Amino acid sequence: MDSRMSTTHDPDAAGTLRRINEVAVEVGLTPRAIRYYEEQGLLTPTARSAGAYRLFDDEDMERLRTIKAFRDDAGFSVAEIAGMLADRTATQRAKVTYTSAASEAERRQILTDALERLDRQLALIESKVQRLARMRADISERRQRVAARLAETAASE
Amino acid sequence: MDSRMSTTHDPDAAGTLRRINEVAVEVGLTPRAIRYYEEQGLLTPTARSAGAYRLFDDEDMERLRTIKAFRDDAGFSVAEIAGMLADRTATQRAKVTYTSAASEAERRQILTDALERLDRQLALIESKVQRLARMRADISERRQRVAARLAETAASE
DNA sequence: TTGACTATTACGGTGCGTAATTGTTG
DNA sequence: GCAACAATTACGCACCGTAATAGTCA
Repeated sequence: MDSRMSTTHDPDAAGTLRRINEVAVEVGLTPRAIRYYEEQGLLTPTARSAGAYRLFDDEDMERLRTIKAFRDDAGFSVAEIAGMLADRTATQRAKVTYTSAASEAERRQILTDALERLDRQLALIESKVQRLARMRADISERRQRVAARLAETAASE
Repeated sequence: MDSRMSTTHDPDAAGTLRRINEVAVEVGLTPRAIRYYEEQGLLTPTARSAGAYRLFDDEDMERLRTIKAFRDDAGFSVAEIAGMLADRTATQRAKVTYTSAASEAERRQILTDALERLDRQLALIESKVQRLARMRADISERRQRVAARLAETAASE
């Protein structure tokens, strides 16, 4: 059915393999952070060169961008991000094993769990957006008051 | 010179003076965090009891709520928050010294600087809201796809 | 071969959590 | 005088930054 399912993970057909510094610059993380995330099990670089250089493919980059978003934007801890990514990995597995011997009930369970977690993630992000919007309003109000006082002071000169 | 002119800072007339645990519960921080913020110069509790218990007034509580918002919602570091609060303190001082001998030019400078910093804060928060909204959209899209796959799987049973 | 890049190891700093100990308050 | 709370001190953990040292790649 879906023929181009896991082409990006084929060691031969993998598009471009990048080294850690190039990846870091492009994604907006430091090499140190990337190594740390690997150490914590958040990702496993696609390959290593003969001299043990880490090599990343496009899928790895996407994963790193996701990690960065969860960290910088949502402010989640590495442990929490690990949970999110494990989730993603699980649904991915459900997709990959679509034609395998995995039971249908099992796949449904995986997808149902994923749905629940995505809903919880959405709820968390939603409340964060709300609080940030509130902060923005508060600061904006403060700005208005300061501006007013400045206008007053400037006028009375 | 630096007299405590604000009414809420008058040791006698200060509304209710609370102890650290009550403050922590009400604001949503831990006593440990509050002590740490004091150690870092983010606030100075209004008073101490005879036995050296920290005592907080309403102004302190507001300051702590601001700290929490900057920390949890905006994700700023303690050093950055210190800058924001110093800013706030400066404009406050400009207000307090409104009738003092401080030169008009000086007050205008303080207010102008505050305005600039508030604008920078707003820009930071704005971009954060944008990125979070983008994340929400991405996850929502993922959710849609998973739901679709689930419906398919359930139907083909 | 050389210069730029990388791996590994390890120590440092922030932002607290978590006792442990001792003193304070009602 | 007792239970509940607080102060101080100190060690520990997460999340990396920053060398330092040694090996790799074009």
